[in-house]
Amino acid sequence: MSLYHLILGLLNDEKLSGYDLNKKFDQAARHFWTTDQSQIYRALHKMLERGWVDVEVVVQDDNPNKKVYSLTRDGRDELRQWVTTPILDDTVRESWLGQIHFGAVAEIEQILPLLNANRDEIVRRLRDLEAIASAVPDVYQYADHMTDDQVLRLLTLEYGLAIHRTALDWVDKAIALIQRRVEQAQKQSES
Amino acid sequence: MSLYHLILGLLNDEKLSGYDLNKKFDQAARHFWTTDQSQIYRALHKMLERGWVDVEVVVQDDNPNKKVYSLTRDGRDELRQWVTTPILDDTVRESWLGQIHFGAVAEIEQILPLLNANRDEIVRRLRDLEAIASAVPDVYQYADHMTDDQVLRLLTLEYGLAIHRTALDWVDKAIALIQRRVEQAQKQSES
DNA sequence: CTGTCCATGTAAGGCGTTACATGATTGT
DNA sequence: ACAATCATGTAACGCCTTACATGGACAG
Repeated sequence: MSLYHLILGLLNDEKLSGYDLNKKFDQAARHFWTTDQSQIYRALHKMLERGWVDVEVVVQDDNPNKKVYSLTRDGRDELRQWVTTPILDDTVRESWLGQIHFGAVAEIEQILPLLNANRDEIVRRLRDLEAIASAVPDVYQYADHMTDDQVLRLLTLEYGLAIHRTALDWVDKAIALIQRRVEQAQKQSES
Repeated sequence: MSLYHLILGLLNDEKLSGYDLNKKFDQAARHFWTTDQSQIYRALHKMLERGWVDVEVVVQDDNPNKKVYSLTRDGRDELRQWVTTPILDDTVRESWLGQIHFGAVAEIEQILPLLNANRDEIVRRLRDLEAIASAVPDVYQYADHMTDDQVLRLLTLEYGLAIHRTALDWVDKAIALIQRRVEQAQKQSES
């Protein structure tokens, strides 16, 4: 299970509550993992059982008390083991591609909204990644002045950037191609 | 649920048994969806209940009898509806990227096997896609001589090709960068 | 005679999503 | 007044994976 290990990864940087972890996933890990509150809470309970984390209740005056989790030695060992074990996962789940693949069951012009919705989503994600990237140095140029940790994290960011730029390029070409076909079909039906 | 609709898509091309569908997914749909036998059988039962498909038992002499499924009118309507409804899915699940992100908890040279395993997987998938692409005309050049169905299916293939070429490019750069760091660290420890 | 192909399924258990529940504090 | 933020969780339901069960035909 990857969620458990990604939580271990985040807890290795700093102690966090379930609530904090949920935000961290949204901020620092959203280019490789998405999850939600209820899943995180249940995962933390199980990780406690397994002895991967410790809890500490922090009493607060202004806000509800919180349970702050930190790694145990076992948790750190488990994390180290996980990051060095290649994951052989060949599952693919891109249903929107399936929609396009079978798109001809509908009228071709009805595929354009689909492609456009997808383009919007790609652009949104790309903008997010570019916002992060604009605040940090270029890993390919300045890696020599960085720690291993910085280099690895920036590389995952570069992956996201490269993939989304390629996806944007593809969707633009696809939209242009389909639009041209729709227009040609209209001209033919007019003449 | 996308699996149901992808099954509808495959059944729209031709009548198939559960066994056949399993093979089809592996052959014709593996660049956008992966699944397995038991899931397909259960999906077909539910799709029968919903009236999206019909069954017909085909008695065979040499082999076990098979149940051949075909689309009903409702099934075709459902499929048509599905392909034109944009799926807003922002879930991301790339645990191998997470491993690299947190890779510095281990020694940097232990990340290389991870990157190499990933490179192998990307190359394997790219070879598969290229094998299919080599047998068909270039969609960007010859779209005018193709049906809508052909164009859409080839576009999904082009997407896979573009993404995997970008991924390969990235992983090669990442391996080169990490390898350089490992070598520099060794030189420093020698001197 | 061992393994693969044909062909159908069930069972168990874990993962993931959505909705619900509570309740104080702070900002508009 | 209303919504958002802080903070923890439970319940229900469905999806997905893995393993198991059956049994004939055919190839090496």
